[in-house]
Amino acid sequence: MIKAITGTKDILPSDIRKWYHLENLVRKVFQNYNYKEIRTPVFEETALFARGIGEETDIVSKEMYTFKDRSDTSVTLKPEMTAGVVRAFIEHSLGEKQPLTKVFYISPMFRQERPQAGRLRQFHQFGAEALGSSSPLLDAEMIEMAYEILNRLGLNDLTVKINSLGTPNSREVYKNELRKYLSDTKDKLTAESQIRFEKNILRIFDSKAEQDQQIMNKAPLLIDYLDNESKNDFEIVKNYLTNLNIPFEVDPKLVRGLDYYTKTTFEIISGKVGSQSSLCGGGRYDLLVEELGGKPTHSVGFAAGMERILLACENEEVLNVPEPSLDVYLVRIDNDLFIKVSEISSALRKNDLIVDYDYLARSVKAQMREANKMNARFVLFVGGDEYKNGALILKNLSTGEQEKIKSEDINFLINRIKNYGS
RNA sequence: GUGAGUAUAGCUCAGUUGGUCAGAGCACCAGGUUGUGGCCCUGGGGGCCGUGGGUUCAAGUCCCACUACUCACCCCA
Repeated sequence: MIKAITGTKDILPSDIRKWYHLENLVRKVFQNYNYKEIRTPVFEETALFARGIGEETDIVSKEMYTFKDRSDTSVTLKPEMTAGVVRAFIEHSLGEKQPLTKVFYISPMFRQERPQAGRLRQFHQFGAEALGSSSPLLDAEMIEMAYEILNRLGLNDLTVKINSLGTPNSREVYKNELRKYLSDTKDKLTAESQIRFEKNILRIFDSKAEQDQQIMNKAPLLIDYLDNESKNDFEIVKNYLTNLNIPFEVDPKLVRGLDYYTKTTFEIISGKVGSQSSLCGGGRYDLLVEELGGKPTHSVGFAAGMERILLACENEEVLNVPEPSLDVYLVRIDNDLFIKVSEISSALRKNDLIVDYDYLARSVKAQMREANKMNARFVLFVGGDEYKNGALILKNLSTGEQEKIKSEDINFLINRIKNYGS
């Protein structure tokens, strides 16, 4: 038997309502903030991600689905959305058409990691990007939108963590301080952290290893080395959040794993999804557009993991999306009336009713069971003596009441079904 | 890439120290008088017990390998 690729999941009809619910909410909230949807290809030239995300990052160095296409071009399934959005932004000169570009997306992403709870190889993210402004109001707006969506889903066990990585200049100053601090104790770090010491020293803060944490607990913090501009912006973000009653924690050790972040970074954690607890993350990336060949463009954005969010909803038992019920189930009493049944169904369906019937020539009893199982509001009997006398029987399944309706009077039938109880 | 756990019907699981062990519940299908559901009753279909080796007179039941899944590390959404 051929099975789905490791780390991929089928979203079955029984689960699809949850996805609709989440996607609809996402579109609605983003539209409230006047973000327009953007859709970029699922694959791009490999170089885009290598340059955009950073060669040394784990994503680029060991997690991408990269392959040569038939014309020998190296392409990669997108592991995140920002690089693609920035590419499209530059390619279509969106920045020339208006000073600020606000876009959102909902899309599958691909990373070849070992699957576990809340982590898949094909997974889905929604997110937003605002390109063209350094205003910290937009940083805060990102957090607000993410929080709003999670909140409207009914999630409670949430923690918003924010930090500032400062401008590149202030970060360099700080990195030197950190190197000084670690110069003596470096040997006591785990092997992995010693590699990070060379490649991306800030990431040592991410380590969960006891020995690393002990050392890093006393390390100087980036937040104490911020330049005035970063410090001011960070204050504005905090004030904005406080003013809107969005609870947050400043986490000076919050370091994002993608190279392009500057200044504000944030993450929203759920306490209900196991070890992959980060539902969404993002931050400012003021240098990325220029890095990818565009004009210098201050930008900020975030991405959220949809599987993780749905997992959190399940574990908090907050997402109850009812299956839509059938308006009418047609029960065929005489088996030679298939054509008639399909004709009536067609007329009802054209009038925006949800209609189904039995295709398997089953007994009336079986058809009734089916109607009941599908939670149909009405059953319409087609056949028998009544039909010979020009009538159909409409039965209300919750009350059991039945009434005769003239076969010709389809409009009356439609009105009865649509207006019942109103 | 590393570690641990699991692998029996569509689903959730029982299967005792290896010897009627191929089962239950749910789901599915059909009946319960000739044209009407939800409850109930009766019956039925469906599994080479993840795959491949091995030990044994005998293996879902023990051993090994492989594969898949799950969780964790790692990483991140």
